[in-house]
Amino acid sequence: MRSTSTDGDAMFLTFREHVKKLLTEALGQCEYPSSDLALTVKPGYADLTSLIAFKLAPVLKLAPQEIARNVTQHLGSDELVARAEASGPYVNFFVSDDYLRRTLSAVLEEDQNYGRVDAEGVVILEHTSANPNGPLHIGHVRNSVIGDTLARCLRQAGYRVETQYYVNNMGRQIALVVWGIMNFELNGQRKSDHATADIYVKANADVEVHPTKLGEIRQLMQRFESGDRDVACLFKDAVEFCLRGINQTLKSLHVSHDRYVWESEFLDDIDGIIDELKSHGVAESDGSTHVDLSSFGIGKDLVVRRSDGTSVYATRDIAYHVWKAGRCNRMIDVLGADHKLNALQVGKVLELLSINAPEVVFFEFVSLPEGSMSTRRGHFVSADEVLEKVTEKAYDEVDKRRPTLSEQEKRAIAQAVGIGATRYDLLKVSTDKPMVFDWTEALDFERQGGPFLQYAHARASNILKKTTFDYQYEPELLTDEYEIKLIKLCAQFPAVIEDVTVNLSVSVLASYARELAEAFNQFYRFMPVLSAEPEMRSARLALVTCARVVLRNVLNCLGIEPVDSM
RNA sequence: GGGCUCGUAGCCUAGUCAGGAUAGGGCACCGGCCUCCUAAGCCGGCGGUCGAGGGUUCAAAUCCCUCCGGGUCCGCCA
Repeated sequence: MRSTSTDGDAMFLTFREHVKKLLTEALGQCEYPSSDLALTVKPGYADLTSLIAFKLAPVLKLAPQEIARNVTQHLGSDELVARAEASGPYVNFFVSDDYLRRTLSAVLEEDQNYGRVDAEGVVILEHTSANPNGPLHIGHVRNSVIGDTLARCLRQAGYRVETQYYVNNMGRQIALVVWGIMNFELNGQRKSDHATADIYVKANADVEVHPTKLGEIRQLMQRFESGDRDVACLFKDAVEFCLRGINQTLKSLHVSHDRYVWESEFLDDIDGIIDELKSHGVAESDGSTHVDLSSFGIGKDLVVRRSDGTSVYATRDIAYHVWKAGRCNRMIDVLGADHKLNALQVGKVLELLSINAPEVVFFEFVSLPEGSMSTRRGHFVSADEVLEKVTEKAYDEVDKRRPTLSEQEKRAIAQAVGIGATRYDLLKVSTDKPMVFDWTEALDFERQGGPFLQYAHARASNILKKTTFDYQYEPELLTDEYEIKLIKLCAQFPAVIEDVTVNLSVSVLASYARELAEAFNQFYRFMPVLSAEPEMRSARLALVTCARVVLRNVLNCLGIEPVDSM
């Protein structure tokens, strides 16, 4: 069954375009001025609503109700827009049967590509970028999961995405690790990132008691920047050692980076950038070199080179962004909210260099009930620890519900469910909300969390594996409210993906996933599939197939494994 | 002290950028549903001065101002 659509397969977006066209035509016939169409979605009333009567009322000096009535009388319909009706001041639009039919065929045809919108070009998305001085903690994971999910959505939309991990390999923190490795014994039994943290905590404590040792740290940093090969090797080894462990954790979270970019690679670019800033007349020298950003409302000058001639983090970060900007159409960073000022400064300097500032997604901190986390003091809940406990809990749940499954199957499901629950918990909350990590909450699989979504997918899979669907079906048989609701939600998916990629907000995807799973569970409860009459059975099998495709695509975008059984 | 940000039922949270029809969910609590495709599910109930006070508007959780409370930033650190 091939789609005959010429408008693309994002049915809801196409429907919206049709509404715009019809509404604009109606305005012309009424001889009303063109205006903001003010389209909005308000489920329960209509598939799309225009508030245009409110907008025109003051201009026309007419009651909104009257305007809505007049507009509606002149509104035509087409193959996707079945009808429009005025409800008081609101102009409500309703989708046609053809809309539903085409949604089904679009999903079936597009399959894993369903959700694609016309997004083109290359996106470089930087996320995680944690200092390699210890394991990722639950706060870093919030960054990773947001970044990874955005990357997945951008890819689904049609972008070519390169994810990057910016490795801070030349700071004081890494120098402390290197110094620590030289002075303390590394525990070879521990996972490498945890062993690194042990050393880092010890080094910090030691330096605090013996401040004179700070000179050794400073010396290490200077030798590294001045190009000392032996020291560079020590730094490189220490960073790679820790990164191995971090990478392992990311992998188990279904997070991957296409490229690790080392901070030290940009040392050579710094002179050129500072020269260019001078030629713009904004860099002044009085020992150090600094940029006046007061015209951007930033009171303090940004130092771009120390008076001793060494580079600073900010300048290396600027160089990194200059490099990235030349290689992509969209440059996106996922950063903790504590980086807001830094990011603003980097962005403004880039603008001075005639380069667009990156789009930055900020997220607020994850803290512990007893306060904020600190790698330095060893106060943190590591991602590994969370995953281990959550997976263990998930195993208990599987074991309880599906005692007959093989050990291997139980383990696999527990792994998928544990990670899904963790990722979803971090994604569902708006990024500008601080979170408090709580073990009880993390281990309590909420009713409409990750497992809820996976369960809906598993149920769909379960129906489909009991039969074969031959793609012959009569879509007009699907008229029940639960069926219609499910189809309409399937139709929304590309619009949701577009929303995510435009606004860079992952929580809307999380909400959508929850609604879709809920709609499927309702359908599952009230609409028998396998036991239905042959024609109805085929039609519902088509819908189950569609729902499963969309559920699977949503779960993939969320980085949650769509399991077939749980 | 200044900047940024958050404050929605006992607890957690969507919606706020682009103001509009009964403020969506979840946890907890109460009551139903497994001779029926996996009950990690479905249905119903209880619970809201959208931090407080002003303002703008035909219309404010949403915009503006003040205040209160939490977070965070304000290094020639990274």
